[in-house]
Amino acid sequence: MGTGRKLSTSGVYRLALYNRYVSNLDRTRDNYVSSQELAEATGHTAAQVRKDLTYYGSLGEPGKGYEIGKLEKLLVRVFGKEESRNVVLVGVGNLGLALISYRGFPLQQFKIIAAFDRDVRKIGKYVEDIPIHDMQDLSSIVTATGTHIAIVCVPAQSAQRVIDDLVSAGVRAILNFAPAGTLNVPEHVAIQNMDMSIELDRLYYLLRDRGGV
Amino acid sequence: MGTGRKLSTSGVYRLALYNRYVSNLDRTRDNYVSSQELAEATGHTAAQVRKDLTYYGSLGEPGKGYEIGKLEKLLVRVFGKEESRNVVLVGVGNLGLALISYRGFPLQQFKIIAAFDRDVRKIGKYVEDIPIHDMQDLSSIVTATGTHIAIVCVPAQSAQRVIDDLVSAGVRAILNFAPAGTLNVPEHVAIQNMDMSIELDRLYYLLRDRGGV
DNA sequence: TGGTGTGAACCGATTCACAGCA
DNA sequence: TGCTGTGAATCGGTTCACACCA
Repeated sequence: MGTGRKLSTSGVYRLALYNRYVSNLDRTRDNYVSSQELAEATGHTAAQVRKDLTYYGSLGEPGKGYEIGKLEKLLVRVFGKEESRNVVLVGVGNLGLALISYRGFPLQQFKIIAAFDRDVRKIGKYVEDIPIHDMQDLSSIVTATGTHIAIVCVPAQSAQRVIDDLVSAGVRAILNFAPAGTLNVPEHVAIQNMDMSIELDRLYYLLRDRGGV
Repeated sequence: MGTGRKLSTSGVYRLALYNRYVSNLDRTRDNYVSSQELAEATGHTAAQVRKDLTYYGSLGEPGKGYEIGKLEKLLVRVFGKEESRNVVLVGVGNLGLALISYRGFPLQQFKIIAAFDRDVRKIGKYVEDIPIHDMQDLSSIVTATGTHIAIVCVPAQSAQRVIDDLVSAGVRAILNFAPAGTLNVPEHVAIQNMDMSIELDRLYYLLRDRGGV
């Protein structure tokens, strides 16, 4: 899959953005999108969009643009929307609860199939049809369901332990919400931190940098 | 402040990471940290750490490293921990509620001082001592409290409107949780998206890229 | 004419390698 | 000896500019 070249991190990010834009497109309109339109919609340049899209071979038509149907097909191939993508969530606190009922997921075709917690008062309960299991059962459930993606929203001090458990259970991609500095994962596991404190720090820095508080 | 040069986005990010590491450091230990130690703790290289730290003048001591006290002081200067940094939050749904009670904030010295929603059943209530106001009062409260940072967790379709309101109320930094493609803000306003769907897409991409689902 | 695909030029960030100081 | 500070080299991503095609 792909042309052999490697797509950069930011390239994947932009592709995901194009993906969202294209799938929200009004299908009663013209059948083509131009790199120009995609660029404006996602805040990049037209040249950038074209470069990104040619990583997967050239499907644009000179003078017309990209046929929406084809483009959608390409992006589905890249991001695999066709099958359902199972996710487990660890840590059913306030944040975990909020994520389980987050509107964004169903639309984007990810599916939280199970949640885990250590708190015996939560274990056995259901949240929006999602069962809360004992951490003990993590490995067996992950294996049985063939899940490879996990969302972690436990306190910082438990994060590394939970992540180790996930990794040994076979999870290979982790979306981490614990504000825990750097977490160790083996080479073959991908981790992405969603760290609000750090992002606020960055924003605050920009605020000052751009003139006064 | 600073040496005149401009620090890159990723530079600010790393600095925020050093900041967290240093402030969690056990103070009963040695009084110095080396670039090596900071590098290992945050997942970068020693040379990178040194480059970053010299953006703000050289305070390292050859043969010893960086004196922790001085380093802390520098980072406080950069990220302004000393004063309290007010934040308003818009959209008191599940996610908004979770963020209000999120453990990370108090530790990091950010303070949510007010929340806003359109739902009349929520307006007037309190969550963890934070009052929920009518959106109508956004501008006056933001102005009165001198707030410059906002967290947005409303549905995607309301996001642009809310952001416009925030901007005209005087907010200049926005942490956005709405999965809303590209949002328009004027030049002088900083925005940072926290988009779980997009991040999951990226992770899923990596998963496939690194060999099979 | 309008819009793609792409090599070449550019630019900025990271890494290297080493001089210099405690 | 150990570790910083930093110019120089390198690397990779973005932008430019234009040939080419519908």
